[in-house]
Amino acid sequence: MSGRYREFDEEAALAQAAEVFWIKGYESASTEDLLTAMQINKGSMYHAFGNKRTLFIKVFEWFSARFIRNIKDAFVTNVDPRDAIRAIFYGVANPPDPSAHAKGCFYVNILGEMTGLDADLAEIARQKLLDVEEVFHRELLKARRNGMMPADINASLLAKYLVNFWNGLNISRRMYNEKELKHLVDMNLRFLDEA
Amino acid sequence: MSGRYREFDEEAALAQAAEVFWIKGYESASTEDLLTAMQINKGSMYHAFGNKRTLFIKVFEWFSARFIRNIKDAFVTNVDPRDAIRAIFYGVANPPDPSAHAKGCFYVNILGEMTGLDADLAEIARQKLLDVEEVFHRELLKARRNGMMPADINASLLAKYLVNFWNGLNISRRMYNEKELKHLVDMNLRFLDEA
DNA sequence: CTTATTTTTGACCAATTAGTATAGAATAAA
DNA sequence: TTTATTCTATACTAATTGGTCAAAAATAAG
Repeated sequence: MSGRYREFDEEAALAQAAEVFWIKGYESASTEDLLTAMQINKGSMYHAFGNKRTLFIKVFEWFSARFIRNIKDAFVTNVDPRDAIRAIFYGVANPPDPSAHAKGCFYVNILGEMTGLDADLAEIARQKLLDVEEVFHRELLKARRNGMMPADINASLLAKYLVNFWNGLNISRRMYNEKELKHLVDMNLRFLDEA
Repeated sequence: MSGRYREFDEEAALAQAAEVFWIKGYESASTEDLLTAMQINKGSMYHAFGNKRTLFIKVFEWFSARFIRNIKDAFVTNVDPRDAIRAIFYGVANPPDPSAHAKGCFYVNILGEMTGLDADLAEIARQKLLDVEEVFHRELLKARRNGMMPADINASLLAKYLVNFWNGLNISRRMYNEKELKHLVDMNLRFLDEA
């Protein structure tokens, strides 16, 4: 195929754009903001990604591939699925980089912002959270099968419970300090010790 | 005091503006949107409320006065504070008007939107959620004093637990149907039966 | 080397944004 | 009735928005 080589790294550009959308939200992230972060010019962006909306969707997909992989990895790193769940939520309460608290969860942010503005984008964000639910659900089913969790657990409901807690914690982390967040995690995951 | 009478009802205007800010968020609510909803002209709005930001703050305060009163009322209507808490959360899972699901919680929406955009507005929203926490806290302390709840409950942590559940449920209501939401409420309020 | 194709650059554009200014209408007090 | 004051209506503005376009640069294929 002939033609000029693309000078920028598409993945690096998506990563930078993701950061802007994550912090500012969809509407408040201006094309100027995005282009500055991506370090490319307007023409290149519109040529490579279409428009702001399609750029966002690509950014969201790129982000999601990594995010879901990280969630799944927790269940590989931790043999006991209860430890995996604890690791995931303690990671929210006490992240390596404390600035993560202000950012919250990209999915939660977009679902919250777009529900009243763009039903299609809201649905995309909703679907991503349902993907997280599905990972939890599968892992709970597997753990029950393995005998690592009691036979009488309601895996389907517990998965939704965990997603709901995820949603709450990613708002609450903008209100409470890390010690308080840890108490919330302890309390909400108490069922794991009882189970 | 001399001068022309104000033609519009300030409280009605605030109510209409609240609806717009609640559905669209702060940034995406344009002055045009607001003026149309408030049914007044630009000059009147800027004269009476200053600018978009100060209008928002007045709207938020107006909304909060009613909202906090409603929360408190639940503890008057329901003698048993556990019934009050159940009424509040079942009201989220199953509101009189189902369109409430898309709107979510005004406080949660604004805290989520503004954390990365305007620290002062985010702090105002955070403070309102802390006001809700305070109501829960006081009522739990009172219930414990009354012997209506066990002496060993951690009222302070439980209040935060309820706010965190509030935050989560007001995101999750954009993902799940009312039956699923009811299951989430049942599960998250199980401690009330045990307590 | 020429040609076709792709990417980059930056000027440009129409629409929308929040906010201002000014004139006029309504009112109470003097 | 005059005057000072407040409110309303709307034309206007400067800045920003997402998006387009045309020309130039870079490249592979013929």
